Parts: sequence; C-alpha cells; structure tokens
Amino acid sequence: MPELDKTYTPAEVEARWYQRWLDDKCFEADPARVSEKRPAYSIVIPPPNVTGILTLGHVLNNTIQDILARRARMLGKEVLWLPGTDHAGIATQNVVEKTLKKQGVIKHRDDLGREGLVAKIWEWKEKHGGIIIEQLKKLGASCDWSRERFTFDDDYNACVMRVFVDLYKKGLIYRGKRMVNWCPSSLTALSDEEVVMKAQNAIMYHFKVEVVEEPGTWLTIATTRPEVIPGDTAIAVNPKDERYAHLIGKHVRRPLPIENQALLPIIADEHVDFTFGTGVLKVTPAHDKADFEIWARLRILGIKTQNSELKSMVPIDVMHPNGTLNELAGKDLAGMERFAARKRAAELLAEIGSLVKEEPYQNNLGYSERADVPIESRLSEQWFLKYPSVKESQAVVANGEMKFHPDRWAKVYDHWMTGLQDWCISRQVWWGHRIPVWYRRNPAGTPPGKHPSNMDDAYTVEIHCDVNPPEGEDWEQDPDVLDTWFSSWLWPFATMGWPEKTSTLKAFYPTTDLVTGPDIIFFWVARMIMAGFEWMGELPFKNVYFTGIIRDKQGRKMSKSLGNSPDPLELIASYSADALRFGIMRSAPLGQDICFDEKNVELGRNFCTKLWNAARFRQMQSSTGFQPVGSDERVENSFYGTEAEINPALLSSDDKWILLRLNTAIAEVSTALEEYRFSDATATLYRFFWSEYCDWYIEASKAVLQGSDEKRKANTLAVIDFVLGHTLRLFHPFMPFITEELWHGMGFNADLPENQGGKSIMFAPWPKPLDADELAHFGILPEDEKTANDKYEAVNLGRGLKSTFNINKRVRFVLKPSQELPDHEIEVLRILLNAEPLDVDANYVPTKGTPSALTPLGTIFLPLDGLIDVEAERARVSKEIAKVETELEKVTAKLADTNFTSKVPQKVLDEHQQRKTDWQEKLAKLQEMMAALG
RNA sequence: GCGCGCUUAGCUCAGCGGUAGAGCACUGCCUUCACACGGCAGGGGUCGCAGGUUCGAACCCUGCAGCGCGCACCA
Repeated sequence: MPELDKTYTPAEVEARWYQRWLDDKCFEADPARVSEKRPAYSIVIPPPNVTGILTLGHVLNNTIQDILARRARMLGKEVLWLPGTDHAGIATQNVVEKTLKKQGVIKHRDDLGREGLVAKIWEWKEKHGGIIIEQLKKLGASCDWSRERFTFDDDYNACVMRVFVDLYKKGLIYRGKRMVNWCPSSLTALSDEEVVMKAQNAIMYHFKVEVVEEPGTWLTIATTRPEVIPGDTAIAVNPKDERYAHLIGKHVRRPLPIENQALLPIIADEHVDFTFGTGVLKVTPAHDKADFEIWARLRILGIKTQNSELKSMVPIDVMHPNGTLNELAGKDLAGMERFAARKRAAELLAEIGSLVKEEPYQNNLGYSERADVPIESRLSEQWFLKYPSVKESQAVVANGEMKFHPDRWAKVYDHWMTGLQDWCISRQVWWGHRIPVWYRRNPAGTPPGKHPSNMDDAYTVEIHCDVNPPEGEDWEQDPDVLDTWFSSWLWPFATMGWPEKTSTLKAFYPTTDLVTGPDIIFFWVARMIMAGFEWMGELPFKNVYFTGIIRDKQGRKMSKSLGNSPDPLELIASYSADALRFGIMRSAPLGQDICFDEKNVELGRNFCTKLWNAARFRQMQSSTGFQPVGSDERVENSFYGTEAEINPALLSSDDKWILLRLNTAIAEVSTALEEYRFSDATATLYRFFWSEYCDWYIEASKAVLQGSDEKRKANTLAVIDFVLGHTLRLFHPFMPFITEELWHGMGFNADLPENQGGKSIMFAPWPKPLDADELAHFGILPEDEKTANDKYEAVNLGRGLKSTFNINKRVRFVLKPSQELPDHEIEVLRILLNAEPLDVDANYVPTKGTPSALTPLGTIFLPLDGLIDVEAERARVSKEIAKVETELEKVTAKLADTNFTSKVPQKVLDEHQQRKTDWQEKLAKLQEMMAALG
C-alpha cells in the first residue's frame, strides 16, 4: 500500500494527474462506444475569445461543465466535451491593431493593408491563441482536446459560407441601405445586441425658430444634439396637438449652418409625443432612427406635403464615419469632433439669438459594447438577415421540450423571439469570414476601391453569391466580413463535421447540456437554436443552464477597468484548482448572481486539507485490517468493502449512523446535480464530510481503533474504507485532482477493471444509495440513526457543562443512565466527552451544587469537588427553566385552542402532544436539579 | 414605461405552510498522537414595510418601499 505524503502538494499533484489523463486519453470521446447500454453525453464549450485570458466567469462556467461531464462519465456514459475558441472578429482585430500600434509596427491598419493585417492576426493567434486553452487545463477541464475547434478554421469557414449562401438563396439575406448602429471608434456597423444603453448626464438645449409664414410666431425645440441641426430636414408636430396643428405645412428657417439656413417644412407625425418637451420635434433622418422612420413613413404615404418638399427632406449626413462633422455641417463645425461640435453648435445658437436655455438632462444613450463609445445611428448599406426557423425555435422552449435552468430565462427568450428585428450581419473589419458575394462593376461606373456602403444603385450590375468565386473578369468581392456570432451560432454542429453526416454528429448531436451566461442569451443561445432547426432539423441542446454573473464584494460586475477581478491563475497557484472549483461552486446558487469572495476559495483549500488529513488518518491505522478493496462484483454493486470486510454483526450504532448519513448525502448530491443545484451539492458534501464524518464518526471510531479488539478494529476500518471510497467518488466531479490522488494513494483503484475505476476515479461508478434490501443486509434500520444521535446530543450537553464551568482539563463525569447501555456505547461516550473517567452509576447522589445536564441517555453530572460555584449553576439552570417554560406555554396554549385542535391534521396534533410531554418532562427534571442546588 | 430578480444573524447566502439554519467574521477555552488550512463551546435575527388568506406564514396572495438587471424609437 502506498503511503501518503505528510502534506498535500496540489501544484505537483495537479500537473501530474492532468498529464496522465491526457496520456491515457481519458477525455477522448469515441462515437463507436456509444450504445444503448452506454448512452452519449455531450456538451460544447462556449468558445472563449482566442485572445482571451481566463476570468472568474470562465472558471465558473467551465467548472460547471466539467462537473457535468465527469459525473456523466461516472454514470457510465460516453462523454464528449467539445472545446474550442472563437475568432471574435472586432475584439481580436482591436487587440492586435492596438498592440501593433503600441509596438510601433504600424500607425494605421492601412499601413499593412487588408491581407497584411489579417496575416499578422493569424500570426498573433498562433502565438497567443492557446493561452486560455492552457489555462482551462490548469483548472482541470476534461475536454476532448483532440477535437478542439476554432471558428475561423478552414472547414469551419466553409460551414459559414455554405450557410450564408443557403440563406441568401432562401431570400432571407438581403442587402439594403438602412439606419444601423455605427461605432465611430471601430468604424463598423453593429447589431442591436452589441449596443448597450447607459444612463447619461446630458444637456437639453432649447432653441427657437420663427415660422416664416407667420412672423412673430416662434417654435421652441428641445434637443440634446445641436451639432446635427445642419442635418435637420423638417420639423414635426403631432397633428392632434392643438397648439401647433394650424402650423402644419408652413415653414421655419433652420438656424444651422449659418451660411445655409434652409427652409424646413413643418410636418405632421402621429408619433410625436406632445407631452414631451415642447412637443416640437426636429427631424434629422440621417442621424436618428426614429427620425429616419418619420421620413420613411412620409415617403410611403406620399402625403399632402408637396413633392418638392419631400425631396428637400432627403437625409443629410453631416458626419464622417469616425464621428467628426463633415462639410455639410457648415464651416463652423466641419472637421470638429462630435462632442466638441456639440458645444460649438450651442454657442452658435446663442450667438444668433436662437438658444433659449440649456438644462441638465438625464437620458439613455447607446454605447458600443466593445469600444465603449456612444454609437451613431447612421445610414449605410449593410447585409441583413431575416431569422430562420423562428417558429420552431420559439415553440421548443415554450413547450418545455428544451429546458432552461432557471426557467425564468425562458420568458426572456420568448419575449425576444417575439419581437425579432432583422439582424445586421455585415461588419466593416478585416478579421472575419468574408462575405461570399462578388460584384461586377459597371465598366463606365464609379472608380474602384469605393466602399459598397456608399455605392449607389447604378454601381453594380451583377451580384454573385456562392461558396465559390465567380468565373470571369472584373469581379470584386464584397469587402465586409460577417458578425462573429454569424459563425458562433453554428457551433454545436459545425464543430462536429457538418455538413457531412459524421459518426460524431450522429452519436453526439443534439448535445445534452449547454452552460452559459444569461448575457449572451440573444447573441448566442437563441441564434444557435434557430440554426439547429434550420440546418439540422433539430434542437441543438436539451438543457440550457444559465450561470450567474460574478460580482465583487461591493456587488460590482467584475471588470478589467475596475481592477476588481482576481486572476484565477493566481488563485490556483495559492490555493489549488480544486479549492478554486469548490469555492466558486459553493458560492454559486442557481440563478443568482455570484458575490465572489476569496474566503470561499480559502474554504475550498481548507476542505481539501481536511480530506487529505482524514485519508492520512485512515492510513495511520493500517497495521491491521486494511486491504485494497474492490472486485468486479463489488463494482457492479457500486459500493466497496461489503460482505468480505464488513461484518453486519459487528456494526456499532456509530457505524450504522454514518452509513445512513452517507446514504442521505449520496441521495442529496445526486438530486442536486440532476437539478443543477451545484451550491446545494457542495453544501451537502461539506456538511457530510466535515461535520458528520470527521467531527462525529471518526472521533467515535477512535473508541474502537484505540481499543484492543482486533476484529472490531478491522470492521471499523472496513466501514471507513467504504465511506471514503464513496466520498472520493462523490467529490470527484468537484475536486478531480485530490480525489484522483487519494483514490490511487489509498489503493482504491487496485483490482478494479480499467474502465471502472482502475485507471482513473473518473470512470468509477457514481455512488448509489443503499436500497432497503442492502440496508437490511447490513442489519440497518432507518431508525438506527437515533441511537447515535441521542449519544451525540448527550455529548454536546456534557461538553456544554465543561465549557460553562470553564473546565479545560480532562475530568470525571458521572452518568446516571435512564436506560441500559452496552459497554461499547459508554466507551464511545467517554471518548467523545474526553472524560477520565466516565462513571456509570444508576444510584448516583450528587453533592449539592453539582452541575448536571439532562440527556437522552440519562443525567450527566460534572462533579467538581471544591470547585462548585452554586450561584453560577443556579443562574444557568434558571435560564434554562425560563426557556423551557416559554416553549411549554406556547405548546400548551396551542393545544388548548379548539380552533387549533379541531382543524389540524392528526400528525401535527401528535407532534404537538409529544412536544408538550417532552417539555414537561424536561421542566420537571430541571426543577429537580434546581431543588438539589438548594 | 413594461418585465424579471433580490430584500432572513455584522458579511455571503440556505430554508418556501408546522419548534429560525450554514459558512465566514466575532467571543471564550484547547499547541490531546489526522488536521491550528485544526478541535470544543458560545453570543448574535420582532425573516424590508403594510394589509389579507389560514388553526398556524420567513414561506401563499395583494399593495408599498429600497437595491439590482433586462427590454423599450421619448427629441
């Protein structure tokens, strides 16, 4: 039998085992092994950004996936946990561009050009792309690395192209000039999901304009964006607004730019809220989505407004893509950055006497999620997608076929699915899947190199959309790339070899669980469901578990800029991966955000140490009785050390108690895991192992282990092995390293078949609670817990006496038993009380003032010859009496109430009756004690 | 504005119809041969507020308040 080291050294152990698991190909899934007897379990990793480094969010997310995967292996399933990374278009290009600029390699991306920059990013990816993967390995993630995928691999790219062309041919993808969210920093369009609303302290500027046809009539207009006034093309009022209705059709003079104060029509639009502001809205169709729609509505209606005026309302874009004002904004503003221009515009209004007032104003502003700058609504030519398979996707969650955990997210999903807007999928960056569309230019047309978003309709005469480039001359590919999520949404099947019907796909699709954060429910989860139905004809996963968001102690989101995000690698270095995993799982209740506290990781570390030492304790008793346990039959039976080692006739009440507690723990942990209640599972593990096994059972077992009865000793050791063998397996999904080390270190793997725990604990069978028959075999009845519980309660009370009287030495106790007690029970009681000696005397008559405690086993006395503090004891007892009296009164009152007794179920009534007798007995004895004190 | 979540011991959270719980922190004692990353004992809560249902409510219902998060074209 190998001997365990005195201290646990996680760094060495964790590195050693991870390498061993890799060498033994423990994580590799084989579709050929899947059968009726051996069902498949699969899960695809939410691919982290290639450039990413491990955060606590990843730790949480991947620990959960690892727990699910490892438990599935122990349940005898063929497990595929498919890993990989995301090329993360804009984010990655930003990171690399920034770094290259910092290194002085380039000043602008144009210095390298498209191909040059993409080549540099690939270089970067090869060099740094593996970091997060290596970090996941440190965490213990049991991914099948032989199947690692990258969303920009050639074959993955082929999937993306195929899907684009398919959707194009189905008429679901179209190109159009629309208002999009434009990021002036990244210089690309964004989807609605990539825009985050932030509360702002802005200024509301009020300025006035005179109605041309009615000199002396002024309209006051409120705006937060005076810099885009040069782009105003109309003034809108609600036709139902009596104040202004009569002005519709008349005109005002636009104040800016000063050199071009055009006449603007006053138009009617029902959407103008006349309770807001002044009720007069300036219409800037090139810079505001709502304004653009007003114009669009007008155009469609072709309303009374004369055609000439409609023409004058054509959107005027006064801004460059990078957010500086252009020449159309007028000479005063042209070239200015947008926020500087805002101030300047207000000054100009003041100078011409138009500005009425400025007041502080709070509003919500859309920010680019990545670049963290306010986005611009901008009119541009982009590619859009009408979502496919919407109905099926919405139904599958609504009807419960696919389950969300916690299920409240189903509502959020449903709501979003109901109000779907077309998805802007084109991005004006270089790092990403190139749009498989080519244009043949009109030979007499516009010069080459012009951006398609500025193309007018005459620019192209032919469009070719296919996975293969067109034949012939003069074709030019669309310069845009696709939104990153346009590749990620294919992840569950594009990683498994689609469109081929591979054995992997057949065996492992649809996947079992998806573990992800609720923040990407729209970005990713919803879209994957739609893609699953559209191309596989089936849902991509059966369950979705949404983790919480990790926050710091002040409740703030973890973020790089706040610097409040601890480095998981440092935590692993100082506490071990097992400790980090356990700590984070312990603090992650289902569906709640997680308040991260390093204390929990410390707790995890302490728990590992406890486990290690408990195992060491077992090893130290090894002189007799210990044999590496297990054989084929026993494995079949899912528990260890049965008939051969454990003799039912020799089981003590403590043995029975711990076996019953173990049973409860197994059942609780199993159920908790089935219901994705990970923190509950860890709480049970902690309670069972620390409070029940170590604090009570091990201490009680010392009565046998320190005795001289070799047969009993051997039996106790068999029980210990049985419990430890189960405990290690129960713990393994949470703490894979230390459990593997102990599994082997204690020899539990010996003689087991390779695929059932001989090679690794990860293939050992998941513990099952003993059923009634098995319990009967051990001679255990459920009520056997009570014998030990009564004893432990007596111990508690006895220890309490010692503590109350400040006795900190080993002293004599006397038990006046209320029942017959076997010698062994008394010895256990003595050990647990740390009594020297423990006298049992049915006729014991204490001297006056001897402290005593009523216990289920009888009265325990603490004789303190010469040290008696009668007053202290009186005080203690009378306090106790008061408490009991209160409780007794409560129960008595209840039982006297016919309203209560007549309506309550018999069971509750009995319970109360019993409680009353108990309190009465206790009170009588306490009063007796009091009397004895004199 | 609509929707969702939270409000229980100093802190982080369990409990979701029948005598208020855990971990951490705190206090006292213990360097007893698995473990001081430990052991033993202890203090601490009118379960956000107000109503209602019930024999009985932290738990169910209604309203309110505070905090947080989504969604929403309010200039």
